[in-house]
Amino acid sequence: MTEPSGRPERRQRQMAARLEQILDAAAHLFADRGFHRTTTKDIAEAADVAEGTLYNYFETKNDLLFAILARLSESELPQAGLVPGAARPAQVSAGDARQHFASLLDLRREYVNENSVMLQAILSELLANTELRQRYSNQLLEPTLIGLEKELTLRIKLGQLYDLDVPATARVLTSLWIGLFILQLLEQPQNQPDWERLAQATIHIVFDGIAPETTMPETSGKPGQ
Amino acid sequence: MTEPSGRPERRQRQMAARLEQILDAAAHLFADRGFHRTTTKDIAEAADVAEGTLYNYFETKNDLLFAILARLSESELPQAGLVPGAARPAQVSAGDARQHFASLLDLRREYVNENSVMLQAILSELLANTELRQRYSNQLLEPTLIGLEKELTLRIKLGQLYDLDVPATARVLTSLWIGLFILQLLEQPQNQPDWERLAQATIHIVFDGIAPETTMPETSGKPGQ
Amino acid sequence: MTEPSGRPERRQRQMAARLEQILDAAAHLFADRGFHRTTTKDIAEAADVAEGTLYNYFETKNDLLFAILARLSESELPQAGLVPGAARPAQVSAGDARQHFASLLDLRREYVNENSVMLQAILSELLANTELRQRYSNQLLEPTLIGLEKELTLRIKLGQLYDLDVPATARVLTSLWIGLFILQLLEQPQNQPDWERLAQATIHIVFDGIAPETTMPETSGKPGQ
Amino acid sequence: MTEPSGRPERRQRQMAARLEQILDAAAHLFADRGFHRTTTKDIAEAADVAEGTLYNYFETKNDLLFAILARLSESELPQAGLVPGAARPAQVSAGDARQHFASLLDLRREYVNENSVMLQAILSELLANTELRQRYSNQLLEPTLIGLEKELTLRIKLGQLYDLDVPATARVLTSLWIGLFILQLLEQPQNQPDWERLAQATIHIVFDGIAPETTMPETSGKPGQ
DNA sequence: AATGAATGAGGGTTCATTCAT
DNA sequence: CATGAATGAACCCTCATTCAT
Repeated sequence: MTEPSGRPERRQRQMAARLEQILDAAAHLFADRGFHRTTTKDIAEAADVAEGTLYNYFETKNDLLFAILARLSESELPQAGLVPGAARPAQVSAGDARQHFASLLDLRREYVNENSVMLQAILSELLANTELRQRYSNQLLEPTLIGLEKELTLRIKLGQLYDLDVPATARVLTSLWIGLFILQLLEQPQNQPDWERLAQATIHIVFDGIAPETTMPETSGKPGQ
Repeated sequence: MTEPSGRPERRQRQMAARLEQILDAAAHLFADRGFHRTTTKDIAEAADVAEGTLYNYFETKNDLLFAILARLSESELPQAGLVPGAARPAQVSAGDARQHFASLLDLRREYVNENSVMLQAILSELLANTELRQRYSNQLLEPTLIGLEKELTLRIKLGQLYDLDVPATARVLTSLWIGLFILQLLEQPQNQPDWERLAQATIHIVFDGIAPETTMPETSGKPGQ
Repeated sequence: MTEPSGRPERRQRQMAARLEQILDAAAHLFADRGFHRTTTKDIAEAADVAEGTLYNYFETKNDLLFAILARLSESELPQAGLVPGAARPAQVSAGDARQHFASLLDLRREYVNENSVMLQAILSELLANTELRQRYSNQLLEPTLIGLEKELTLRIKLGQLYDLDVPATARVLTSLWIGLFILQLLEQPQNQPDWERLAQATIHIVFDGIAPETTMPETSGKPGQ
Repeated sequence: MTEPSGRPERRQRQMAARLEQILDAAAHLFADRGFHRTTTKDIAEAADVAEGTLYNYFETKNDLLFAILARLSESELPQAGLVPGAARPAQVSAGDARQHFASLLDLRREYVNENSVMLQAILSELLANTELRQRYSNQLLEPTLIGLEKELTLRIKLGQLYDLDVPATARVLTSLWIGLFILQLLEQPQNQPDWERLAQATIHIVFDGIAPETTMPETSGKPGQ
């Protein structure tokens, strides 16, 4: 009864903000202790609302998880395209392939950094929850895979890449993304090489492989560690 | 003359079998619906024992999870060595590197296949459970990483590999394993290329990279699939 | 401007009432069948609330017991002082000692009557539960003992009592209280003399002893403390 | 099948010993942590037998408690008579009353000391368990009360005691015993006066009362029952 | 008679959800 | 729409008792 019920905009903005608040709080808690160990009470407290309020925004605790996942799907990467370069094929050049891949790696890295909380929250549950997996995992994977496949196809056509098995390669590369992300979560931070070195090693592998081009004489410089 | 020191053989065997029974049942259920959605009642029913019986074998439900992880750690791969070839350096030759890597991939694949239920059961919880992660994740990762690092170092010395950043590379390769495993869990089976193609693509990437060797004129032959 | 700082009065009153409800129900059940034979379900039913509601008021079933004990400690007797007469020493006279003791006995009797349910509930657990005993038994005993000691000291100074061993006597008298209470709990009601007779006999013993004074002159040394 | 089944005596002795073992273990544990907090497993371990063995000796855990109580009833005091002096009335003399009471107090003290573990174990349960109370409490109280009543009656006849209300007085005195016992259990040991002082104070109260005989010559009518 | 693993009913407690305010 | 106490199903675990060995 503060307002004479007019000004619905403010309300709407308030509610939108509140929703963000809740999603953020939930994502952080989920990432920190997992979905099941997080109680609605925890979430309410972290979001500074009453427990009942959660249920004005989400039907169930599960829906909260779905909303987090949905938000991830809407997030930068998929839209912007996993492969921004693809939009500007003109610029593509031989030298670019490597550089492009590098910047792509950083792009992903950025995305992951920004969303790591959400990703971690979701990933665990995706692995554990068959139903969730069936319903949603492709929403996360498909854009990446399809984008990557397109990109690969294009560059193959341009002669920048071997004529490789596109679907398989896309998956191998995606596995690399995923694996790098998970490894960073799993390994004790003090044991991890910093990201720069990982990125270098990744690029080196993906482009040069790990073995001297034996097959051929290979003079190529070796990237010392 | 303290005691005959051993309880009846039969009993012991029965109990060992029962323990397997329980671990298997639990692992399957954990993999299927996740740790938290699996109740002790579920496990007992699946293992065909009374609920109380579980607690003759494990102190808590959590310990059951730990036991699964422990069993994974004792499982083939780490012991046999991640890198069987390392034991026979004599045989190592240039051509071997690639072949060796391939068989190593298959070895891992086998390991993963045999333990996929357990791995899946654990992995989700590792991501969600900080405590579990701190206590145990290294038990799974370290052997792999260390073995791989040794292997890489050796082969570098033999001139089979570039002089690459060993720790970083070991992690990138491990990320690949992990990523491939997870991707297979996440993607709908019908969308997945079969394993053979994935393995090929992986080897191709790791050894040849995806770009023609060149860094230079696009001329190089493409290793078509 | 932090908060209006108070939740609706009504709510608060309701909750306070509910808390009483629960405490009373629990005390009765504890007294009737003992702490351990009373289930939280029993308590909830007797208090006409859901089982979960108990846990909005008490962290554990044990805390319920502690709360009962705490309430006993806050109850009339200790505060009002075990020895109301002590406040009015002026009135104290020789004849008063006996009369005072009698009214004191009745006072205690009243207290015990009003709290017998709680006392019984607690006492059994005090005997059985070392931890509870260490934490709380003195809260019940000390006030009684100290009050009694003060009273005795005072009256000795006034020449109303022998120069007796104050701490020991205080304990003997307190033992009498306790013993009378317990005996009434233990003995079949139909076998018990009514309270009036017990009180009379008590007073008689405490003041006159059971033997005619006879035997000897008072020469018998008084056991100073 | 060691023995040809002859020599049942040894067996019997063994079993009797085992039974003692179990009763002792149980009583100690009950006294230490209470009946309900003691598990059959605890008892078995303490008695150094298997859990199942308990059930060859007692039908239920409750029966174990009953057996402890039964053993208490058979114990010295009741048999020897609460009032050994009563058997030798010849010796009774005026001076003896006091002395006799003193030795009686010590007798009880001894009894309590020897059985305190059992008594504590039982008492708590007697207070908590209505059924147990109804079935057995009189087994403990009655002998004491009846013996005491007889004693009092006798000594009254002998003119050693006032013509007091025998049943009431018997109960008051018994309350004293009980109270002293319980107080010693409840109060922190370091706060307790030693037993000698308590005994002195008790005798003093019971015989001389706490007030100087002031009030008067013995003319005061004796409060007959 | 002794053993100790198996049993499963029942316990205390948690927590997603509801609903009166 | 916000609140937070109330709810009760469901959980993990305990433990007295049974029974095959």
